[in-house]
Amino acid sequence: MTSLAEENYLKTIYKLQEKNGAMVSTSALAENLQINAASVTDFIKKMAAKKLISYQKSKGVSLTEHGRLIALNIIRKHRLWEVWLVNNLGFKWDQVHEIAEQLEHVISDELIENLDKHLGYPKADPHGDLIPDAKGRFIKNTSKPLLDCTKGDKVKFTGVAEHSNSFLQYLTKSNINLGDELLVEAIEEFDHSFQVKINKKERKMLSKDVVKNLLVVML
Amino acid sequence: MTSLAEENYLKTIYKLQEKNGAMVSTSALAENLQINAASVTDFIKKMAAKKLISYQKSKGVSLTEHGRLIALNIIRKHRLWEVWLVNNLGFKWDQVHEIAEQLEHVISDELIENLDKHLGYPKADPHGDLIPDAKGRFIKNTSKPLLDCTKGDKVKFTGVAEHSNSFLQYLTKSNINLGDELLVEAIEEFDHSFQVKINKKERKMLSKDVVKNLLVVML
DNA sequence: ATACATATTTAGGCTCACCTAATTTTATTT
DNA sequence: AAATAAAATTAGGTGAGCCTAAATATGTAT
Repeated sequence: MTSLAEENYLKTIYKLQEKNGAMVSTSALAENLQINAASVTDFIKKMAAKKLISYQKSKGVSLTEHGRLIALNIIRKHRLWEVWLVNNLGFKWDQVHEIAEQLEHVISDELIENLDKHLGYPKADPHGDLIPDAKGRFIKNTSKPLLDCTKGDKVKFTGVAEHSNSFLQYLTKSNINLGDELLVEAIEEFDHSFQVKINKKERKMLSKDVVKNLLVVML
Repeated sequence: MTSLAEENYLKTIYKLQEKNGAMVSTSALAENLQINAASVTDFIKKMAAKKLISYQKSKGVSLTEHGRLIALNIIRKHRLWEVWLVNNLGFKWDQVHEIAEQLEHVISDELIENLDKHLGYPKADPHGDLIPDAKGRFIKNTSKPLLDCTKGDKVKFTGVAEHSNSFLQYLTKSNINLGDELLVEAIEEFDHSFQVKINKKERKMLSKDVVKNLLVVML
């Protein structure tokens, strides 16, 4: 019913809408999909005709409810596969994205339900991103950037706001892992760097660029 | 490098070559791929130009060594995924083919190696079909159709020569499963039906059509 | 060997998802 | 408000992988 290309457009529109608000521009889509803007204009017209998105000429696109549900289903599949790759196949969190990008397009509701069950109905993927249920619903998310914390706060590291391999690998080699307890011991006013104690043991300095991309929940 | 269409052609040519000998006709390919014969002629010319197959005009095609290795790699992936679907996800042997047809095209050598390891390096898929290793090599296969056995033979049921859902479901509802021990108690000369004892317990009559499609090894 | 049937190929055409180049629209600067 | 820059669209075109209809080659029966 929905082609590979359509699925990728829907997923990308969803992500850009999450990040930047309601309307997604042709150029943002072109940039993110690595496709020429003229091709994007062409394609979104067809998707609008299929009621997957609504399109206002020269203004941009947004998902219809129908399109949003398809996008969420792809995201659900992507994240479930990532859990499997890390928990069952021994991959690291910086190695799973590309493989999940392929697996997410496999079509079988039964497969996904069985996979979900097999994994124990996980609530989040290996990067802490929440996994929507089969109807596209998320559990409530109470996390916020570590940057928004203040001195003395004790928190749990639950996710990342930046998914680049370089950031993930920085965390891994700094021995900072999902689930770790972080205690904010000091904040340097000048550069917003944080001194944190990790799991009541190691003490580390984290730059502003790092703390703004660490998502945490209060303990 | 190799497209989805090319992978499907290679896989189909491999299977037809296994079944019917060296040369595969345009019409056999068209029939099996559910594609018009004219389209097949077109496509095999391009594949021949890429040295995936050798093509003799109006005579048919056969795999080159290069094409054979790609075909075997796809078959390897297909069968490993089938093992996973049955052993880990709870699918039945008649439910996995279509899903594996999609999963077999996912590209990641590391994924397949990790999957193979995760499954414990299985030698056969849920239908008893042997799984080639990463270099396209099979272990030696000593199985033969039950039809070729004689009265008094004691054998193990190790695979099927016919993969249709109706046959698989017939076996399931007759409670005949891979690994079962079969003892040939009698063979009816008139219709070649077999009377067998299954796992030293149940006694069953099996028609010629059934016994020719049950693959067994001598015990 | 000829006629007929079947298999295969050739020729021309289509859709999907992309492209470049040119044009038009929108936003920004002066 | 006019000039300029940036973004979006239109127009025309491409390759992959399919199609139908017509032509040709191969195999079979008489």
